[in-house]
Amino acid sequence: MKNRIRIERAILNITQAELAERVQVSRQTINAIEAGKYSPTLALGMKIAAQFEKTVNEIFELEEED
Amino acid sequence: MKNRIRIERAILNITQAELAERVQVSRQTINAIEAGKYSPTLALGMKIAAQFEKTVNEIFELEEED
DNA sequence: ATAAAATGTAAATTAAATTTTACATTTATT
DNA sequence: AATAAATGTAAAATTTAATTTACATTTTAT
Repeated sequence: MKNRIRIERAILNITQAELAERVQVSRQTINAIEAGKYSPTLALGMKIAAQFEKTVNEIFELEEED
Repeated sequence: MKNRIRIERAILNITQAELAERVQVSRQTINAIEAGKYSPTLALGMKIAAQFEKTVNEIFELEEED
């Protein structure tokens, strides 16, 4: 699962910790998702996309292994 | 988490079992997600939306409790 | 160059998604 | 009306997401 979280965070100029707080998860969870370590739940993915005022499909992209 | 899976299945005229097979999960998983019992992983949500040739945000909608 | 902030990571635990098996109920077909 | 197909559901087991704590490394600010 590829994603544009790092880029969108840079645009908003917020840290992983700040994003984590906004979507109510731990900083490590944001770090892991941003690094593509696993697929978040759909609810979390939608909340993250909403923070960036983008759709899920604009932020996340499926890969073969998913 | 609300969703339009039932409607989109009707449009495609496919069963829960058929959808399950297409996205490689069990029929019970599709049944539970369609009934809104829990939030699927983002990867699964994206695969389901892709089957209907729609974006995730067109198929799923966040609710307060999510 | 130093200190502070941010990010990366890892192990152990908890919470939640998904599978499997199995059966009951509802809906469609003949 | 009878049969088959589809859907609903439930418990137990497994897998995966997410938390917590803790520390190491990298980046940014002074």
